[in-house]
Amino acid sequence: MAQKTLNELFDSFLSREPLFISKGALQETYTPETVPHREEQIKQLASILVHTLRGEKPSNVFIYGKTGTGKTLASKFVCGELQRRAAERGINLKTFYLNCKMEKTNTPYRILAHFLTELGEQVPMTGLPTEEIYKKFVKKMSEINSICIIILDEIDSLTDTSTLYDLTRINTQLKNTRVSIIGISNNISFTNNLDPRIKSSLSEEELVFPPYNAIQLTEILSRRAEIALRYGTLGDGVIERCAALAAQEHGDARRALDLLRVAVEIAERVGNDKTTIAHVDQAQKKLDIDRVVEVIKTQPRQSQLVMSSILYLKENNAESISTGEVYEIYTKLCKKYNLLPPLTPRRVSDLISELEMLGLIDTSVISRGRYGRTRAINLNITDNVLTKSKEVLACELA
DNA sequence: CTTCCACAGGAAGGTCTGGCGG
DNA sequence: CCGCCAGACCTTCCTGTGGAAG
Repeated sequence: MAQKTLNELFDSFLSREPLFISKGALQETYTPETVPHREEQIKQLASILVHTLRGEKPSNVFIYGKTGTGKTLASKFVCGELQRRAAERGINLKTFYLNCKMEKTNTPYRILAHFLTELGEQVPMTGLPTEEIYKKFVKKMSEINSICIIILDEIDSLTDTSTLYDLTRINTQLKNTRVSIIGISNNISFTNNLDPRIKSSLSEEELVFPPYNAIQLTEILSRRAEIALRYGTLGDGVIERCAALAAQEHGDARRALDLLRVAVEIAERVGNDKTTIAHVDQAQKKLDIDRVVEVIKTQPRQSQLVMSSILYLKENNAESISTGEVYEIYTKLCKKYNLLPPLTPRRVSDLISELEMLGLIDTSVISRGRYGRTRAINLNITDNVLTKSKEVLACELA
Protein backbone atom coordinates (compact mmCIF):
# COMPACT_ATOMS: atom_id res chain seq x y z
CA MET A 1 0.00 0.00 0.00
CA ALA A 2 2.79 2.36 0.93
CA GLN A 3 4.34 1.46 -2.38
CA LYS A 4 1.23 2.41 -4.25
CA THR A 5 0.65 5.75 -2.56
CA LEU A 6 4.27 6.62 -3.05
CA ASN A 7 3.99 5.92 -6.75
CA GLU A 8 0.86 8.00 -6.94
CA LEU A 9 2.69 10.80 -5.25
CA PHE A 10 5.57 10.62 -7.70
CA ASP A 11 3.19 10.45 -10.64
CA SER A 12 1.12 13.37 -9.58
CA PHE A 13 4.26 15.37 -8.99
CA LEU A 14 5.67 14.54 -12.40
CA SER A 15 2.41 15.13 -14.22
CA ARG A 16 2.29 18.71 -13.03
CA GLU A 17 4.18 21.53 -14.60
CA PRO A 18 6.69 22.83 -12.07
CA LEU A 19 6.22 26.37 -10.77
CA PHE A 20 9.94 27.03 -10.73
CA ILE A 21 12.01 27.37 -13.87
CA SER A 22 15.17 28.31 -12.09
CA LYS A 23 14.93 28.41 -8.35
CA GLY A 24 18.46 29.72 -8.06
CA ALA A 25 17.37 33.25 -8.95
CA LEU A 26 15.48 33.43 -5.68
CA GLN A 27 18.33 32.15 -3.57
CA GLU A 28 20.92 34.08 -1.70
CA THR A 29 23.83 32.87 -3.78
CA TYR A 30 22.41 34.30 -6.99
CA THR A 31 24.24 37.28 -8.43
CA PRO A 32 22.04 39.38 -10.70
CA GLU A 33 23.54 41.30 -13.60
CA THR A 34 22.41 44.60 -12.20
CA VAL A 35 21.72 45.84 -8.72
CA PRO A 36 18.51 47.84 -8.95
CA HIS A 37 17.87 50.82 -6.67
CA ARG A 38 21.43 50.91 -5.46
CA GLU A 39 22.72 53.05 -8.30
CA GLU A 40 23.66 55.91 -6.01
CA GLN A 41 25.62 53.72 -3.59
CA ILE A 42 27.35 51.92 -6.42
CA LYS A 43 28.35 55.20 -7.97
CA GLN A 44 29.78 56.42 -4.69
CA LEU A 45 31.68 53.24 -4.05
CA ALA A 46 32.99 53.18 -7.59
CA SER A 47 34.19 56.77 -7.36
CA ILE A 48 36.16 55.87 -4.26
CA LEU A 49 37.69 52.76 -5.76
CA VAL A 50 38.32 54.20 -9.20
CA HIS A 51 41.79 55.35 -8.16
CA THR A 52 42.82 51.76 -8.51
CA LEU A 53 42.68 52.18 -12.28
CA ARG A 54 45.46 54.74 -12.04
CA GLY A 55 47.50 52.34 -9.98
CA GLU A 56 46.83 54.18 -6.74
CA LYS A 57 45.59 52.77 -3.50
CA PRO A 58 41.97 53.73 -2.89
CA SER A 59 40.75 54.86 0.54
CA ASN A 60 39.41 52.40 3.02
CA VAL A 61 35.64 52.29 3.04
CA PHE A 62 33.19 51.49 5.76
CA ILE A 63 29.76 50.43 4.63
CA TYR A 64 26.81 50.41 6.94
CA GLY A 65 23.29 49.18 6.31
CA LYS A 66 20.73 46.76 7.68
CA THR A 67 20.59 43.17 6.47
CA GLY A 68 19.33 42.68 2.97
CA THR A 69 20.03 46.21 1.78
CA GLY A 70 22.42 45.11 -0.92
CA LYS A 71 25.74 45.90 0.76
CA THR A 72 27.46 42.67 -0.13
CA LEU A 73 25.97 42.53 -3.58
CA ALA A 74 26.94 46.09 -4.45
CA SER A 75 30.48 45.67 -3.13
CA LYS A 76 31.05 42.48 -5.03
CA PHE A 77 29.52 44.01 -8.12
CA VAL A 78 31.78 47.07 -8.07
CA CYS A 79 34.86 45.00 -7.34
CA GLY A 80 34.02 42.67 -10.19
CA GLU A 81 33.69 45.52 -12.67
CA LEU A 82 36.82 47.11 -11.32
CA GLN A 83 38.75 43.91 -11.71
CA ARG A 84 37.61 43.65 -15.31
CA ARG A 85 38.70 47.19 -16.15
CA ALA A 86 41.96 46.80 -14.30
CA ALA A 87 42.75 43.69 -16.30
CA GLU A 88 42.11 45.60 -19.54
CA ARG A 89 44.56 48.24 -18.49
CA GLY A 90 47.12 45.76 -17.31
CA ILE A 91 46.85 46.80 -13.70
CA ASN A 92 47.52 44.26 -11.05
CA LEU A 93 44.45 44.19 -8.84
CA LYS A 94 43.42 41.51 -6.43
CA THR A 95 40.19 41.46 -4.48
CA PHE A 96 39.49 39.27 -1.51
CA TYR A 97 36.15 38.63 0.06
CA LEU A 98 35.68 37.30 3.55
CA ASN A 99 32.55 36.89 5.59
CA CYS A 100 33.70 37.29 9.18
CA LYS A 101 30.59 35.71 10.57
CA MET A 102 31.34 32.30 9.16
CA GLU A 103 32.55 29.84 11.69
CA LYS A 104 36.29 29.51 11.56
CA THR A 105 36.81 33.02 10.25
CA ASN A 106 35.92 35.23 13.16
CA THR A 107 39.23 35.33 15.01
CA PRO A 108 42.54 36.99 14.13
CA TYR A 109 44.32 33.74 13.46
CA ARG A 110 41.61 32.33 11.24
CA ILE A 111 41.22 35.46 9.15
CA LEU A 112 44.89 35.50 8.33
CA ALA A 113 44.88 31.75 7.74
CA HIS A 114 41.96 32.16 5.35
CA PHE A 115 43.73 34.79 3.26
CA LEU A 116 46.96 32.81 3.23
CA THR A 117 45.11 29.78 1.95
CA GLU A 118 43.56 31.92 -0.76
CA LEU A 119 47.03 33.08 -1.71
CA GLY A 120 48.03 29.49 -2.14
CA GLU A 121 49.97 29.14 1.07
CA GLN A 122 49.22 26.07 3.12
CA VAL A 123 48.87 26.90 6.79
CA PRO A 124 47.56 24.75 9.62
CA MET A 125 44.12 25.66 10.94
CA THR A 126 45.47 26.12 14.43
CA GLY A 127 48.50 25.51 16.59
CA LEU A 128 50.90 28.20 15.43
CA PRO A 129 51.40 31.54 17.14
CA THR A 130 49.35 34.28 15.47
CA GLU A 131 52.50 36.34 15.23
CA GLU A 132 54.05 33.82 12.89
CA ILE A 133 50.97 33.66 10.68
CA TYR A 134 50.94 37.42 10.47
CA LYS A 135 54.57 37.48 9.38
CA LYS A 136 53.84 34.94 6.70
CA PHE A 137 50.90 37.01 5.56
CA VAL A 138 52.96 40.18 5.28
CA LYS A 139 55.64 38.32 3.37
CA LYS A 140 53.17 36.80 0.96
CA MET A 141 51.41 40.09 0.43
CA SER A 142 54.58 41.95 -0.39
CA GLU A 143 55.39 39.28 -2.94
CA ILE A 144 52.19 39.61 -4.95
CA ASN A 145 53.04 43.12 -5.93
CA SER A 146 49.65 44.57 -6.65
CA ILE A 147 46.79 46.60 -5.28
CA CYS A 148 44.61 44.57 -2.98
CA ILE A 149 41.07 45.26 -1.96
CA ILE A 150 39.93 43.25 1.00
CA ILE A 151 36.20 43.05 1.66
CA LEU A 152 35.45 42.16 5.26
CA ASP A 153 31.76 41.37 5.40
CA GLU A 154 29.87 41.33 8.70
CA ILE A 155 32.92 42.86 10.28
CA ASP A 156 30.98 43.51 13.49
CA SER A 157 30.96 39.84 14.37
CA LEU A 158 34.70 39.75 14.90
CA THR A 159 35.49 38.65 18.43
CA ASP A 160 38.83 40.39 18.45
CA THR A 161 39.64 43.56 16.58
CA SER A 162 43.42 43.37 16.79
CA THR A 163 43.55 42.00 13.26
CA LEU A 164 41.76 45.08 12.04
CA TYR A 165 44.45 47.18 13.61
CA ASP A 166 47.14 45.12 11.94
CA LEU A 167 45.39 45.22 8.58
CA THR A 168 44.88 48.96 8.61
CA ARG A 169 48.56 49.46 9.28
CA ILE A 170 49.91 46.77 7.03
CA ASN A 171 50.78 49.21 4.27
CA THR A 172 53.66 50.60 6.30
CA GLN A 173 55.29 47.19 6.13
CA LEU A 174 54.80 46.58 2.45
CA LYS A 175 56.89 47.89 -0.40
CA ASN A 176 55.04 47.41 -3.66
CA THR A 177 51.72 46.05 -2.51
CA ARG A 178 48.98 48.41 -1.36
CA VAL A 179 46.05 47.17 0.70
CA SER A 180 42.62 48.76 0.98
CA ILE A 181 39.85 47.53 3.17
CA ILE A 182 36.12 47.59 2.65
CA GLY A 183 34.41 46.91 5.96
CA ILE A 184 30.76 45.95 5.88
CA SER A 185 28.58 46.04 8.96
CA ASN A 186 24.91 46.06 9.74
CA ASN A 187 25.51 47.37 13.19
CA ILE A 188 26.06 51.10 13.22
CA SER A 189 27.32 51.19 16.78
CA PHE A 190 30.15 48.86 15.87
CA THR A 191 32.61 51.62 15.10
CA ASN A 192 31.77 53.41 18.34
CA ASN A 193 33.38 50.75 20.49
CA LEU A 194 36.35 50.51 18.21
CA ASP A 195 39.83 51.74 18.96
CA PRO A 196 39.78 55.32 17.60
CA ARG A 197 42.86 54.61 15.49
CA ILE A 198 41.16 51.70 13.77
CA LYS A 199 37.97 53.65 13.44
CA SER A 200 39.49 56.63 11.70
CA SER A 201 41.57 54.48 9.43
CA LEU A 202 38.76 52.15 8.51
CA SER A 203 36.22 54.84 7.81
CA GLU A 204 38.24 57.14 5.61
CA GLU A 205 35.09 56.96 3.55
CA GLU A 206 31.69 55.97 4.79
CA LEU A 207 28.70 54.71 2.90
CA VAL A 208 25.19 54.13 4.13
CA PHE A 209 22.80 51.73 2.46
CA PRO A 210 19.22 52.72 3.25
CA PRO A 211 16.49 50.08 3.44
CA TYR A 212 14.47 49.35 0.33
CA ASN A 213 10.90 50.55 0.36
CA ALA A 214 7.96 48.40 -0.64
CA ILE A 215 7.87 49.75 -4.19
CA GLN A 216 11.53 49.03 -4.76
CA LEU A 217 11.17 45.57 -3.29
CA THR A 218 8.24 44.90 -5.59
CA GLU A 219 10.38 45.81 -8.55
CA ILE A 220 13.32 43.69 -7.41
CA LEU A 221 11.05 40.73 -6.83
CA SER A 222 9.36 41.08 -10.20
CA ARG A 223 12.68 40.93 -11.99
CA ARG A 224 13.77 37.85 -10.14
CA ALA A 225 10.40 36.20 -10.46
CA GLU A 226 10.58 36.57 -14.23
CA ILE A 227 13.72 34.50 -14.25
CA ALA A 228 12.79 32.05 -11.56
CA LEU A 229 9.15 31.23 -12.12
CA ARG A 230 7.04 29.85 -14.91
CA TYR A 231 4.98 32.61 -16.48
CA GLY A 232 1.46 33.05 -15.16
CA THR A 233 1.86 31.00 -12.00
CA LEU A 234 1.84 33.94 -9.62
CA GLY A 235 -1.51 34.94 -8.17
CA ASP A 236 -2.57 38.57 -7.90
CA GLY A 237 -0.77 40.57 -5.26
CA VAL A 238 1.69 37.85 -4.32
CA ILE A 239 4.76 39.92 -5.08
CA GLU A 240 3.24 42.99 -3.46
CA ARG A 241 2.51 40.94 -0.36
CA CYS A 242 6.09 39.68 -0.11
CA ALA A 243 7.37 43.21 -0.61
CA ALA A 244 5.05 44.65 2.02
CA LEU A 245 5.98 42.05 4.62
CA ALA A 246 9.69 42.50 3.96
CA ALA A 247 9.36 46.27 4.01
CA GLN A 248 7.99 45.98 7.53
CA GLU A 249 11.13 44.13 8.47
CA HIS A 250 13.43 47.04 7.78
CA GLY A 251 13.25 46.68 4.00
CA ASP A 252 15.12 43.43 3.82
CA ALA A 253 15.42 42.22 0.23
CA ARG A 254 16.72 38.83 1.28
CA ARG A 255 13.64 38.36 3.36
CA ALA A 256 11.43 39.33 0.43
CA LEU A 257 13.13 36.79 -1.82
CA ASP A 258 12.93 34.10 0.84
CA LEU A 259 9.23 34.77 1.29
CA LEU A 260 8.55 34.42 -2.39
CA ARG A 261 10.66 31.29 -2.78
CA VAL A 262 9.14 29.54 0.22
CA ALA A 263 5.62 30.58 -0.82
CA VAL A 264 6.12 28.99 -4.21
CA GLU A 265 7.64 25.91 -2.58
CA ILE A 266 4.56 25.59 -0.42
CA ALA A 267 2.24 26.03 -3.40
CA GLU A 268 4.17 23.39 -5.29
CA ARG A 269 4.09 20.95 -2.42
CA VAL A 270 0.35 21.12 -1.95
CA GLY A 271 -0.12 20.72 -5.68
CA ASN A 272 -1.48 24.13 -6.57
CA ASP A 273 -0.67 25.48 -10.00
CA LYS A 274 -0.69 29.05 -8.75
CA THR A 275 0.98 30.76 -5.83
CA THR A 276 -1.40 32.86 -3.76
CA ILE A 277 -1.26 35.42 -0.99
CA ALA A 278 -2.27 32.72 1.49
CA HIS A 279 0.89 30.83 0.56
CA VAL A 280 2.92 33.94 1.30
CA ASP A 281 1.41 34.19 4.75
CA GLN A 282 2.20 30.57 5.40
CA ALA A 283 5.74 31.20 4.18
CA GLN A 284 6.06 34.07 6.61
CA LYS A 285 5.11 31.78 9.48
CA LYS A 286 7.40 29.03 8.34
CA LEU A 287 10.40 31.34 7.98
CA ASP A 288 9.83 32.74 11.46
CA ILE A 289 9.63 29.31 13.01
CA ASP A 290 12.55 27.90 11.06
CA ARG A 291 14.80 30.75 12.06
CA VAL A 292 14.04 30.49 15.76
CA VAL A 293 14.17 26.71 15.80
CA GLU A 294 17.50 26.72 14.04
CA VAL A 295 18.98 29.23 16.46
CA ILE A 296 17.71 27.39 19.51
CA LYS A 297 18.93 24.03 18.30
CA THR A 298 22.44 25.25 17.66
CA GLN A 299 22.81 26.88 21.06
CA PRO A 300 24.88 25.17 23.75
CA ARG A 301 23.09 23.47 26.62
CA GLN A 302 23.56 26.24 29.15
CA SER A 303 22.19 28.81 26.77
CA GLN A 304 19.18 26.59 26.08
CA LEU A 305 18.56 26.36 29.79
CA VAL A 306 18.59 30.13 30.12
CA MET A 307 16.18 30.39 27.21
CA SER A 308 13.91 27.82 28.84
CA SER A 309 13.94 29.83 32.03
CA ILE A 310 12.82 32.91 30.16
CA LEU A 311 10.05 31.01 28.40
CA TYR A 312 8.92 29.56 31.72
CA LEU A 313 8.77 33.00 33.33
CA LYS A 314 6.93 34.39 30.35
CA GLU A 315 4.24 31.78 30.82
CA ASN A 316 3.85 32.29 34.53
CA ASN A 317 4.04 36.03 34.74
CA ALA A 318 3.16 38.22 31.84
CA GLU A 319 5.03 41.27 33.12
CA SER A 320 8.61 41.93 32.30
CA ILE A 321 11.28 39.58 33.54
CA SER A 322 14.42 40.48 35.46
CA THR A 323 17.88 38.92 35.40
CA GLY A 324 17.54 37.75 38.98
CA GLU A 325 14.32 35.88 38.25
CA VAL A 326 15.91 34.18 35.27
CA TYR A 327 18.88 33.09 37.35
CA GLU A 328 16.63 31.68 40.02
CA ILE A 329 14.68 29.55 37.56
CA TYR A 330 17.86 28.65 35.77
CA THR A 331 19.45 27.13 38.88
CA LYS A 332 16.30 25.09 39.47
CA LEU A 333 16.36 23.81 35.91
CA CYS A 334 20.01 22.87 36.33
CA LYS A 335 19.07 20.65 39.25
CA LYS A 336 16.16 19.16 37.35
CA TYR A 337 18.29 18.23 34.36
CA ASN A 338 21.25 17.29 36.53
CA LEU A 339 23.55 19.84 34.98
CA LEU A 340 25.50 20.72 38.07
CA PRO A 341 26.97 22.94 39.22
CA PRO A 342 25.08 25.86 37.71
CA LEU A 343 26.97 28.73 36.14
CA THR A 344 27.59 31.93 38.05
CA PRO A 345 25.20 34.88 37.76
CA ARG A 346 27.88 36.79 35.90
CA ARG A 347 28.04 34.19 33.17
CA VAL A 348 24.27 33.86 32.92
CA SER A 349 24.13 37.61 32.47
CA ASP A 350 26.40 37.24 29.46
CA LEU A 351 24.30 34.39 28.11
CA ILE A 352 21.26 36.65 28.29
CA SER A 353 23.16 39.23 26.27
CA GLU A 354 24.00 36.58 23.70
CA LEU A 355 20.34 35.59 23.40
CA GLU A 356 19.58 39.21 22.74
CA MET A 357 22.19 39.36 20.01
CA LEU A 358 20.60 36.32 18.42
CA GLY A 359 17.34 38.25 18.29
CA LEU A 360 15.39 35.86 20.50
CA ILE A 361 14.82 38.40 23.25
CA ASP A 362 14.89 42.13 23.81
CA THR A 363 16.36 43.67 26.91
CA SER A 364 16.64 47.13 28.34
CA VAL A 365 18.35 48.25 31.50
CA ILE A 366 15.86 49.70 33.94
CA SER A 367 16.06 50.96 37.47
CA ARG A 368 13.53 49.89 40.06
CA GLY A 369 14.80 52.44 42.52
CA ARG A 370 15.34 50.92 45.89
CA TYR A 371 14.79 47.53 44.31
CA GLY A 372 17.90 47.82 42.25
CA ARG A 373 18.93 48.01 38.64
CA THR A 374 18.33 45.14 36.28
CA ARG A 375 17.48 44.28 32.74
CA ALA A 376 13.87 44.03 31.68
CA ILE A 377 13.73 41.01 29.41
CA ASN A 378 11.08 40.51 26.77
CA LEU A 379 10.58 37.71 24.31
CA ASN A 380 10.99 38.77 20.74
CA ILE A 381 9.05 35.92 19.16
CA THR A 382 5.43 35.49 18.26
CA ASP A 383 3.05 33.11 19.96
CA ASN A 384 3.05 30.32 17.42
CA VAL A 385 6.84 30.40 17.35
CA LEU A 386 6.83 30.32 21.12
CA THR A 387 4.92 27.08 21.27
CA LYS A 388 7.27 25.49 18.82
CA SER A 389 10.29 26.82 20.71
CA LYS A 390 9.13 25.13 23.88
CA GLU A 391 8.78 21.82 22.10
CA VAL A 392 12.23 22.09 20.62
CA LEU A 393 13.79 23.04 23.93
CA ALA A 394 12.06 20.24 25.80
CA CYS A 395 13.31 17.84 23.16
CA GLU A 396 16.86 19.20 23.19
CA LEU A 397 17.17 19.18 26.95
CA ALA A 398 15.71 15.76 27.52
C1' DC B 1 18.61 65.37 50.68
C1' DT B 2 21.05 60.53 51.33
C1' DT B 3 20.83 55.48 51.16
C1' DC B 4 21.08 51.41 49.14
C1' DC B 5 19.22 47.63 46.21
C1' DA B 6 20.23 44.39 42.45
C1' DC B 7 22.08 44.16 39.25
C1' DA B 8 25.28 45.89 34.75
C1' DG B 9 29.27 45.00 32.79
C1' DG B 10 34.73 45.70 32.67
C1' DA B 11 39.21 43.29 33.74
C1' DA B 12 42.02 39.59 34.60
C1' DG B 13 42.92 35.13 34.86
C1' DG B 14 41.99 29.92 35.07
C1' DT B 15 40.97 25.49 32.66
C1' DC B 16 40.31 22.65 28.89
C1' DT B 17 40.48 21.03 23.98
C1' DG B 18 42.73 20.43 19.76
C1' DG B 19 46.71 21.22 17.27
C1' DC B 20 51.51 22.79 16.19
C1' DG B 21 56.82 21.97 15.60
C1' DG B 22 60.72 19.70 17.19
C1' DC C 1 57.12 12.63 23.86
C1' DC C 2 57.29 17.85 25.36
C1' DG C 3 56.25 22.68 25.68
C1' DC C 4 53.69 26.01 23.45
C1' DC C 5 49.66 28.27 21.13
C1' DA C 6 44.64 29.88 20.01
C1' DG C 7 40.28 30.04 21.41
C1' DA C 8 36.01 28.67 23.86
C1' DC C 9 34.15 28.94 28.07
C1' DC C 10 33.91 30.10 32.66
C1' DT C 11 35.00 32.27 37.44
C1' DT C 12 36.47 35.87 40.63
C1' DC C 13 36.64 40.33 41.81
C1' DC C 14 35.50 44.55 40.90
C1' DT C 15 33.45 49.44 40.25
C1' DG C 16 29.36 51.92 38.70
C1' DT C 17 24.54 53.47 38.92
C1' DG C 18 19.00 55.21 38.45
C1' DG C 19 15.75 56.19 41.26
C1' DA C 20 12.11 54.68 45.11
C1' DA C 21 12.26 54.62 49.93
C1' DG C 22 13.32 56.77 54.06
